[in-house]
Amino acid sequence: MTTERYNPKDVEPRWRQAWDQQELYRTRNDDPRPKYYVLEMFPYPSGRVHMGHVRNYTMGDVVARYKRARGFNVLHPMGWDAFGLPAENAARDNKVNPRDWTYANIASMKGQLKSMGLSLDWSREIATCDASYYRHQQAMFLDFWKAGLVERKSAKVNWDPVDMTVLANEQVIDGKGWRSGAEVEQRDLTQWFFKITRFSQELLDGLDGLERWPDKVKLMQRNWIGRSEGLMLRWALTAQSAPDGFTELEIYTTRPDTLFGASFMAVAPDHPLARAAAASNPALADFCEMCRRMGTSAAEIETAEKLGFDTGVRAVHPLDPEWTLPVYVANFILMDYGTGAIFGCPSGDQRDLDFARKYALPVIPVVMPADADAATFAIADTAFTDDGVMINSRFLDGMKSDVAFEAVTQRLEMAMSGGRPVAQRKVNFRLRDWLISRQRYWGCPIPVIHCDDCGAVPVPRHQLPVELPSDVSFDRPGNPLDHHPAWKHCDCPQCGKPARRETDTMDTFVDSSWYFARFTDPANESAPTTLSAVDGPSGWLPVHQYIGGVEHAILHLLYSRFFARAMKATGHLNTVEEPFEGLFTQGMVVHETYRDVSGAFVLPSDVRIDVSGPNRNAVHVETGAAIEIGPIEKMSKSKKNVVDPDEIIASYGADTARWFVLSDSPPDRDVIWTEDGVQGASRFVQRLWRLVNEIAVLAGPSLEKPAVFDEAALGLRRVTHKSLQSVETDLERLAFNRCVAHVYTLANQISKSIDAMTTDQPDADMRFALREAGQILVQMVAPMMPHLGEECWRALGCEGMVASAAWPSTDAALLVDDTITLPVQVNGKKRADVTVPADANNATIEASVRGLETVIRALEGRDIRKIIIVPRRIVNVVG
RNA sequence: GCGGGCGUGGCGAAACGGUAGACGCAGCGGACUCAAAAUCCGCCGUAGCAAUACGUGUCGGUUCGAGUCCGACCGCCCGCACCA
Repeated sequence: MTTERYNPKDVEPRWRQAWDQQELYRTRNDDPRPKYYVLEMFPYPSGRVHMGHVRNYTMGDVVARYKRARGFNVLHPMGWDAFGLPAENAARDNKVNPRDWTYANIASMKGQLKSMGLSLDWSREIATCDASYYRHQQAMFLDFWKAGLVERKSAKVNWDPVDMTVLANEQVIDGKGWRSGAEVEQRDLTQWFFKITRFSQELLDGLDGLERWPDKVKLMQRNWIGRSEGLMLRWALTAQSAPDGFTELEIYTTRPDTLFGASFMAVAPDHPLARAAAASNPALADFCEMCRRMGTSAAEIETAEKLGFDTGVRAVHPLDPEWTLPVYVANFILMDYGTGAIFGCPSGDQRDLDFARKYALPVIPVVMPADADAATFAIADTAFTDDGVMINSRFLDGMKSDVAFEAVTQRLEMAMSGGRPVAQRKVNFRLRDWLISRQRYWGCPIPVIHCDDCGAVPVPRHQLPVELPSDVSFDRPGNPLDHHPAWKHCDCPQCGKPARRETDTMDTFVDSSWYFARFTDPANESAPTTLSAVDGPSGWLPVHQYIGGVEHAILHLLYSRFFARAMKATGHLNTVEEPFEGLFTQGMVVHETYRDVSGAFVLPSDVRIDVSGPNRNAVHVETGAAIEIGPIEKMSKSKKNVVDPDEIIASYGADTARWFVLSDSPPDRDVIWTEDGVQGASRFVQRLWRLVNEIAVLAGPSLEKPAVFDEAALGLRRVTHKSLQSVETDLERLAFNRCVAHVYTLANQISKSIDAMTTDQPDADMRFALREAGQILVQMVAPMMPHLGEECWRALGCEGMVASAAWPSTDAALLVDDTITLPVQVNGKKRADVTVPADANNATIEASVRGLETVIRALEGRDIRKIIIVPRRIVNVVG
């Protein structure tokens, strides 16, 4: 029998058209079946789909197709995270309009995604740069503002004085703007913030309920939120040393137990006390200015020396009025954590110790390990930061750290000064409010008008959206909105006087913080969400399975959790606070790197690998020049180790690409793209096609289930149903690599069963078993390789399309064998096998084990002390 | 520095505390072919003719039994990073 080669170029477009014609993936909100919402993180429309997208969207598509087969009403939408800087860069560099550039990219990427055969509901497509989307974002901004969740306040930011824009930390290299090369300044600017810190505790507590999130991501968010319990503590300043208007200094500490080890106070360069002291002290003012200029890059902060300057101000120890300590300005104190001021305990904090050694301040050990000797315990170069036993601490001596914490805290809470307690317990968070202002053009305009009389005024609802002007030029540095007079100047909505629009746009992370909610009813023109569709009994949220890269572990995933709470508070969600019930973070696609003799990177498509035995040698396809094979790294344009999905789909078909990215590597780990691997995947596509056609001929049309099956047919049926069950389990766990293995196992078994047949016209029981195996094999494959699935489904003569077929059910009777073979261990080492009926009791098993020749030999004459039988697993003879 | 994860054949990997290496890739041998490709069959942790012994980074522990649990160490990866 000959079967034509499977040709994905013909087959794949045909089935995509058939799915489209039947609107198979169009989701209705009023469908009565149980809902399942699967979502992959939407892409930035950079212009080209890359292999990371292929892997991400294939995984989501497998889940969507599987859940559809299991009878769910599945929502699987796609959209575009379409605002952002690359569009502005392209506009400036290529003289194109950011909008035109973005929509052209969307069009080409949409075509690429469609060629992958994803079961997406394109009727719900949204682009965040579309006014039909961001008008609702502007409305929600105003709602958040009204609800007290928005604040305009001064913040310290990286300012590039040449490009005249704020820079993100990672865009500051060696203290200079990455593009202009200008020295970056720390500037206080008035900016818009979302008050995410309002929900610090809730965002922390909510993590406990996220059972289907990776622990790693939850941990990263916990650390980011950074809760700490401590004490706000007021220190009096001596009257003769304090600047005018200052009588005390309030600090935050998590270690009040170490208070008797204090040897100095330190405040941030921008602390009000530092500014006041600097006013009459030019040298101090210079020092503070120098601190402000300090680099903001991670490397600089890490290596920066601890520097301080004695203000001359003296503070009084709260537990000893006779004890005064110097107040320094220090470069390592952060103004925006705690109160921007600390007490330094050198023996218990490494930074304080470094500082004390530099400025010859006392180092008093106050905590020592429980087994140390108080008489000899001393601090050298390393502070003792653990809990332990108190020493040199008066009434605390001998207490453990936590007991001392309570003792000091209670005493200080009782102590009064100026009619108020000296100390108060305080929970502090590391989390900062979310700065959303960007001095960029290609973003969602902040819907605010500034009036000299009325201040910041919301744009009236009926004037929304505040649309971006399209006639902008990027000839001048800075924000084009800022020098677009017709757009910028307007009248105050309150008093009618001439006023100015806010020219900052929103951080693009705002756009992606609620798109998953918009997908539930993207056509609603009057409101961001439709309450009957967005969540609650008849709604979609939370997203049941969210899939994306781990790089968003904090940013996007934390912002979205904030947004859900803020949307609930402003009536845009009914009940949901956690937007993503299940989260899966997939690994990257990595590839070997290639360099020519000059060290320049070379594309994989320009390299040919010659294999001789264990050696692999690479040469340039055209020139034949030697190529050096480098380390395997994340696919990136700069290293040129990229493989274009379009080329793979053109030469092998989408199914091969999909099958490959699901195979071998666990989905949360990196997958190595290799030409061999792709060819292996492609070979399996062809093999499956041949196998299915063979089955179709041998099995014939479907027939009634025979009453009895011979051993061969029964064996095939057992493997079929066991494979099906394994695939179900592993699909639920998103263990796609294991699903692939189960598919191979079943395909191998079918081939073996066919090889073992003695006739081309098998009996009814084998025909039934073959057809059953073939159909189940195709249904197992179809979520992963949907085009091939359809073609095979038709080759088997099945009704309709496999994409709309119900998932087959397993026959429980076939999942257990009649007889089982148990390994027999003697003292933990495997010595034999024993085959017994599946329902054999322990006595029967013991009896057969005792008689085994190999067991007796392995015992070497010892008596059997006991026999451990783990049901259906193993027998261990202890002798 | 703090926090977390991971170390299994030539490679990607499997393995409710229960037969280590399923499944795939590469490789080797064979069949078919004038030949090649494709396909099919077989082998494929190490040593050994074999029986067998040894093998999951290292060292210890718990257990009838450890890749899996506990402790220490070595190595790699990731996240945060002057957070008081």
